[in-house]
Amino acid sequence: MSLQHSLLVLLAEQPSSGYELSQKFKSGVGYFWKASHQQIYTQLKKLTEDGLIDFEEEQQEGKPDKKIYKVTAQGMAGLKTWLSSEIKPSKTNDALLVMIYGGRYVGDDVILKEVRRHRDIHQKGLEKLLAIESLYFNLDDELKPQYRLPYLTLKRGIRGEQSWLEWADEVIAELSPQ
Amino acid sequence: MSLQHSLLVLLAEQPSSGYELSQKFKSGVGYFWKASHQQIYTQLKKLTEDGLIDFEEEQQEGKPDKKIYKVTAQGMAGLKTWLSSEIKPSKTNDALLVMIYGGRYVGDDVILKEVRRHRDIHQKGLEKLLAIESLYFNLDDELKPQYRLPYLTLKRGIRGEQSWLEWADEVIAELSPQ
DNA sequence: ATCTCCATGTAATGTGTTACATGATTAA
DNA sequence: TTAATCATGTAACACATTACATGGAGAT
Repeated sequence: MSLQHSLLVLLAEQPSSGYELSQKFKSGVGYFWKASHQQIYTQLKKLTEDGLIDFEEEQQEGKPDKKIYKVTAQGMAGLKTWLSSEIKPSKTNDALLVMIYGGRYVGDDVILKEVRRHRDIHQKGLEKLLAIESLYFNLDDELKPQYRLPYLTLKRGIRGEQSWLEWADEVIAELSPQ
Repeated sequence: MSLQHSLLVLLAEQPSSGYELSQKFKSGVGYFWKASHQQIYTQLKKLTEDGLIDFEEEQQEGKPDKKIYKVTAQGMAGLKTWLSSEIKPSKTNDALLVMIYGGRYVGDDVILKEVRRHRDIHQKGLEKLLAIESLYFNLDDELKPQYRLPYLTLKRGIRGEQSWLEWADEVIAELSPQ
């Protein structure tokens, strides 16, 4: 149930609407936690019912009203409890690896094509992360300490993608006809 | 729904019982696809209903009977179709990174402790994978081609864990008091 | 006695995905 | 006029987790 904790972390940083949160899940935390807007809205409802967050409505012209959610004292206490708890290592369910593992039932070319397609996606992912990293590097030295921890998570993403790409290149070399 | 495909791949390799499959998910494919025995039994039931697999009962002495499942012609066709299809890149939902990202609300020591705990788990994971790799290296050269594709998936696991550990060491260095 | 391994499953609950639904604004 | 962005949600379905349930064999 870490989607709730992800939401609490984001809202503790900055009160936001559901829509804004769903945008943040496409960047920032989104590099290690994915959530659709449907999930976000239902979890915001639950968190509100449980008193961990509350909201104020903000009128807007020409656009639907926003509900700006923020973490309550109770929510902050809950977040701190979670931050001090043991969490289960994440499990990886990677269908591409299942495909490669069972690749003997089709030609190498079929697997190769799909690995290449994924390679492109990961390459683009890496580029995005590196762009964010350079923003961090260009930050004033006074501001850097604030982003120290998020930067460590960004580094995980970068290293992860680099490692993935190195592996993919090996696979591509192995499966390519001579 | 790649659990079904994982099961088909494993059963295409070797007809097995639900219990045996659940053991395989603790090693082999288990390094990139996790499934509990409850999931496995329900999916085996569904796959049987859909005619993609069937089973024969094997009597055993002193132990409950085994249902040995095997892939049908229809199942094999379905597997090949899947192997030739585009699959969505896997999403990572990593609660430890959420924790680090939001770590400013607790002390560095709290986060450090949890990172160290995970480091140990990943270290052990890597050792297991390296042990399997050395089995592969010691294989007769005639047998190696058979394990070519599974070996590529093993390599992903090894590289992934190595990259994870390198990152964890950086995090530990960053969070450790001087 | 207690625990782990073998071997199978159901039931309840929790989480995630896909599809459906609405409606205004702005840019191509 | 088509698509994208802003903004919110519900409903149906698929998938995963936890708890419950049984029962013998063998080891400590």
